[in-house]
Amino acid sequence: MTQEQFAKYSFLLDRTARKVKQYAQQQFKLGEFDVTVDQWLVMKNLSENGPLSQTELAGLVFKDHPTLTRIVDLLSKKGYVERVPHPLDRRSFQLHLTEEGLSKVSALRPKILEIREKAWENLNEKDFEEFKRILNTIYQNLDGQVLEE
Amino acid sequence: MTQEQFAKYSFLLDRTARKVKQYAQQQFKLGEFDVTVDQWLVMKNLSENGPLSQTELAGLVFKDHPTLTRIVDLLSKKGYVERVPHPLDRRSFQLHLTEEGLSKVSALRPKILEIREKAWENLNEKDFEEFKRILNTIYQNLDGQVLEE
DNA sequence: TACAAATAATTAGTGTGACAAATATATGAA
DNA sequence: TTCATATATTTGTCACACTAATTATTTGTA
Repeated sequence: MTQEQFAKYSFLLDRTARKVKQYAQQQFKLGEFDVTVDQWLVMKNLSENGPLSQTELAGLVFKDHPTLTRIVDLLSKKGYVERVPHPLDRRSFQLHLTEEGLSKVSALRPKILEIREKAWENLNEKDFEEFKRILNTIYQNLDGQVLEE
Repeated sequence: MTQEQFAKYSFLLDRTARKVKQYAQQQFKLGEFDVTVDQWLVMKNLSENGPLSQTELAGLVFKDHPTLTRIVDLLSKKGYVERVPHPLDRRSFQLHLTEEGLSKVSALRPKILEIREKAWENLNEKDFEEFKRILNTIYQNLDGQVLEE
């Protein structure tokens, strides 16, 4: 394995990740979902684990704080998410989905699961395991931290 | 394999790709390379395949035209790349590295190859093959086009 | 108690990614 | 030759990523 190869794999990884996101975003647009792929990720996590502070949520979706602030701003403008002052810590908010946000999640979830499926055609169970293992190895090589299942 | 799993893999792919880019960018900054990861990709391709039109270069680095225009703008401001009018087609440019750009590439290439290596520790030859195959399968699933080796 | 250090969130600035539309030029068919 | 169509590049807009700096508040320690 030459060093040149490593650079090629980095390129391939980047290109594929962008393709997956781009495809999903196109389908989101076709379906008039009214949210972006990243906004969806935030709403989905809130629906499953909320209410959460922004710091907690940023950790879950692996986004930095400025990015999350802006995503929450957008979702808040759209009326899907609300910032509620934390009762004990005035620096912090509890984020939760509004009624509208909840019904949005219910409506979109099955459609999005279906969209996500497309990328993984022509791959089998063993491929997924390998893929997950390799991705996690790469992540840990650069992060030094342990990942949960 | 449940649909939920596909969504998780999509997330994992995105997160890992961002980590790889983030790590490289941090090292670029530490080393005061004076270019971003994407700018480097453009310069590297120009040094290996140039001179090229923007359309040709965009295809090689898998970026859309507006993005490439802006990257070339920045590299041009930094004095690493020059737009030379195409002798036969006045719509088009031939891009080439300047003297400064060439020496930049020579200076950075070995350092960057070393940085790129880090992500792939703890993986073996067979892993790379699998990884490449799976990434290409995903790409083709969403693109419908055939990829070259 | 007082005050330095830590934490939660935001703002600002730059770069990149996607998409649509605009501009300039080239090409091919009537 | 002319004109519709295609091609190369740019511009504009919105969203996301990363860094650094800022604001407001809390916590730990002298």
